[in-house]
Amino acid sequence: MQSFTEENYLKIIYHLAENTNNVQTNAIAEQMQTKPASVTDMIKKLADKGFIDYVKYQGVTMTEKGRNAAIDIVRKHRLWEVFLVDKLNFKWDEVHDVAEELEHIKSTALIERLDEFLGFPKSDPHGDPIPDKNGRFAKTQFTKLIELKIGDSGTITGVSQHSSAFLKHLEKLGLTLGKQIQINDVTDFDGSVEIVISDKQINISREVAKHILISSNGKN
Amino acid sequence: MQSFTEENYLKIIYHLAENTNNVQTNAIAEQMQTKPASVTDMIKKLADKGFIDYVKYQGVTMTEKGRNAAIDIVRKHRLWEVFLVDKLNFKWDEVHDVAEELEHIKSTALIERLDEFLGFPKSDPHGDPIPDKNGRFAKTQFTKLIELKIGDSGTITGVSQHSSAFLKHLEKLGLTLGKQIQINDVTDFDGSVEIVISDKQINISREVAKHILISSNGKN
DNA sequence: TTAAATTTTTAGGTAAATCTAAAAAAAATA
DNA sequence: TATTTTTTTTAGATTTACCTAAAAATTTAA
Repeated sequence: MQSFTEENYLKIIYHLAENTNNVQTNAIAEQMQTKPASVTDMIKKLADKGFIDYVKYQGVTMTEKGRNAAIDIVRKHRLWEVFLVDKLNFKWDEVHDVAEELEHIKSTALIERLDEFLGFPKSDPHGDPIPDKNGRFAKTQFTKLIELKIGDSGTITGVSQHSSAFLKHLEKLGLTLGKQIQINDVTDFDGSVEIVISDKQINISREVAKHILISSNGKN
Repeated sequence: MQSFTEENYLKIIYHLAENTNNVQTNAIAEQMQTKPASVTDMIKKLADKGFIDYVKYQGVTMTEKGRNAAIDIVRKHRLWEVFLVDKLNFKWDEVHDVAEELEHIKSTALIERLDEFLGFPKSDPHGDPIPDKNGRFAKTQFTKLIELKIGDSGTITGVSQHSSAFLKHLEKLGLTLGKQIQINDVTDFDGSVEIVISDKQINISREVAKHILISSNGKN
């Protein structure tokens, strides 16, 4: 890998490919905050270099080489997030932008020693798994809170939105990783969910519930 | 500040300005490993932005703004070096290149928290002073080992060469920061210096002696 | 103090990553 | 299936940081 830009494209394509087979030009453009025309240029280049397969008008898919490169960037990003939270006392809503920069530092030794320094963490401050140095990581089985039924309970183990606004909101509601929750009721009117957390009953909007990931430990 | 390149130019001009009044185009080109014509382009840009004063054919000098920007980069570089050595067990000869990348990460919060995490160190692994967050640092009074006279003694407190080859060589000779040395003899033939260190007598070349910095604690 | 050498700048060009506007292909819809 | 809409690509520019070659200014030396 070389440029920051190429790395950012790869990472974004990798994440988009988690949900769809063929990643579309427009989707990439939106994530990269750039124009589709620019994306076409770049995906041609990444295809030339063997990171993705590209068929005109059909979108792109990752090659093995591309996937490995992307996982390596994701690994760096998440390790740096752990560093920022565990060692420098950043809040979980403050780490994303800095990690976006740190993930591009090119030094295998640095990342391996950082991993060791942090005690080989398995997940980052948002619950996302950290690939090991061979790119392997557990495919975690999450359920979206919104998909749970009344009476279901579980543990908050991740979030699918990393914006500062969202994370600060969760923090205020006490919805942090590791907390136990139970579904009390689902409101027909607005789809909001009533949950029990730390012996209190609170109501969370459908929008919030969509982005909280639960590892279920008991179904109704 | 914006681009890595601009930051690198500023840092190099800052260091060159420590030894001369007017920093010359060719000197910058050599340090930046680029061509004088490219330097002319860049110094015009940096002058436009107010970081340096530039008079055609007369070289450049730093403005207050430029100096502050450069010191900020130097601070980051040296703090990261301390991190790498103190926390990640890098050797002092392994840190330079990685710190060259890390110094460009833009986050004031990051650097302040890193500084605190490291215990507000005053100098980096090569003995260079670390500016505080206001850009202030002690102007250390070093003497080059080569300038000492027979019988003089002192403590190794810095090096003026950061190449891995040089630092590894020092390490092998036991010439590390904090060590006490005394000048036993200076060889007329090749200018090499015989010193006593850790009760052993060793001979170091003139070239090596030039780049070792001593804080004298006893003159002859 | 003129000539030679060195340093620096200008002029014109390249590659990377972007853009806008317009054309082409694919998908959705009537 | 023909038409409209959406998606994607092409064509042609722009900006940043470079480059080479040649011209201009400065410095050194005869």
